[in-house]
Amino acid sequence: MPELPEVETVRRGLLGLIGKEILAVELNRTNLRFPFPEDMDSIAGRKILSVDRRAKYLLIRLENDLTLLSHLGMTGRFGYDLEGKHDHVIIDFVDGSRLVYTDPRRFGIMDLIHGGDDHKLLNHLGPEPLDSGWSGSQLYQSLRGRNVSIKSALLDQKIVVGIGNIYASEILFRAGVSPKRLAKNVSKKKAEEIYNQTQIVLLTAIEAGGSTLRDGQFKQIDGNLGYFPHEFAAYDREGENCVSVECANTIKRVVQSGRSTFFCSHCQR
DNA sequence: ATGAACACCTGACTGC
DNA sequence: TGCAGTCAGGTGTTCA
Ligand SMILES: [Zn+2]
Repeated sequence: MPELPEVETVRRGLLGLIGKEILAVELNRTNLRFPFPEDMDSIAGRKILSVDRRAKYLLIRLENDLTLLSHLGMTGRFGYDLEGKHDHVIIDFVDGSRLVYTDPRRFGIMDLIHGGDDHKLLNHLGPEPLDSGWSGSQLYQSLRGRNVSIKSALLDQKIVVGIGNIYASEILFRAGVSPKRLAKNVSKKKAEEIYNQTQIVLLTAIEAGGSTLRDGQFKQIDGNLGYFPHEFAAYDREGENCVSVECANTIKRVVQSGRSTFFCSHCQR
């Protein structure tokens, strides 16, 4: 679930841990999606200096050039309280507080980076959608010649990072572009509109604290929910009325590359 | 090189 | 109640 707005929301929550010194780390199993690093214990004795985000990855900066890299997968979350059998990592702080990583499906990742940001998983990522370096014309260039649907292209983290299955549907609805349109057939003008709506959707979702779906899996660090689902125009609205006042259609669901896409065939061309 | 399918794993929900 | 089938925020790997 965690797409850019959710990960960014978690990042902002983790900023409250800056200055805390790690006492110990408890691993309740040997791996998540990949094995934990052998030297995970080496985070003990270090203070948290800052918390950054790259794509859907969290980068927890520790003293002496060590970075704790974390990806939440589909169901990963950080919290202060023990939740139960899916608590896989517990970080205890010297001040007596703790941080718990819970992840039922275990698609998450935790690893250490020594020195800079040189990590296999970070090295081939595309541009950040909210950075000034990205633009509608750059998106247009990335889409040229691509024989995939625009929906699949927005999910491709080499084209742009951070957009996942929820926000891809929301962005395309607001941009008025059919998710089935081939990327190579998106006009310059429409690419600009997709860029504009990407900014609006992601920033609005961050302000809302992300999206907590009906299963309630995603929570902010402090346990609060993410309220962006109130703004959903397309995602998970199959059969419901299109939000456009001039439109009598209902939202349809199709499967693209194995993933659900929600859209209005009248409003999106 | 590109794009689709598969794999990883648990839990919630639906229909019989 | 139980059981089989479907679906879920992601992404590295495999296959055509
Ligand atoms: Zn419509």
